[in-house]
Amino acid sequence: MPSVRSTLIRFYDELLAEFGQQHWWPGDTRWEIATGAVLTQNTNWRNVEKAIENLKVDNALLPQRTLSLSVTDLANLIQPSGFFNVKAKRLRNLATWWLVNSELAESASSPLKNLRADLLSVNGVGEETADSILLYAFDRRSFVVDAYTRRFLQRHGLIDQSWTYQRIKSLFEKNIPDSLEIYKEYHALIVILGKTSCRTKPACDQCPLRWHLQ
DNA sequence: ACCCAGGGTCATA
DNA sequence: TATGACCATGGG
Repeated sequence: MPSVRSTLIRFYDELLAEFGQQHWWPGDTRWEIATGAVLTQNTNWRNVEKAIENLKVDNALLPQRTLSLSVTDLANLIQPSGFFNVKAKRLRNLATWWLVNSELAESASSPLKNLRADLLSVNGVGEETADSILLYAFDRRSFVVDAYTRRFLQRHGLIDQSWTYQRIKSLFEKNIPDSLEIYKEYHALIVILGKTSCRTKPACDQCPLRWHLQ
């Protein structure tokens, strides 16, 4: 029986061969990436793109501007992303954190553990959002676990529903190479796989990694 | 008409 | 700790 480690690495290789490099996260600045991480909470990325475009057109894609806008104005701009009232507040909270902590977060000497705990203290930033920001905005090796990741591992019998976020995160971090590139690509590839509809319906035996099988 | 999407918080038991 | 309600849009 192959080890979990070799299995996770094989999955990575197969995903990469199937979909190619994703070069995540889409976004030109750290703040744009962080904003996207909040806006995409339980939301289709297409809707997030519309909201981000609105922010860009209004020159509002900056933490300072996020704070200078009223919550209702901000909510109007991000309206297409859904949950706009709560997300407007969450973006404010994150922007407040950002102005104080983002420089520290950029410096490689600040401990990841502290940074993560710090981000998690922001209301509206949960584990996945925090890890997405750490990994893709600040280039920290903090593996991101999302609903697709759970489904993926469950479908291959590596975990069950009882596994916590932290446990799944650790499973990856203990078993894949200590490579920022691989952390970024692995999560991106899992999401792309999750979003990919089956090309071979209804037969479905050509699915990448048997994703769409039962 | 229904279901889901790159979650998170809060109230309740 | 564990469930459930709630947040809300747009595409399938």
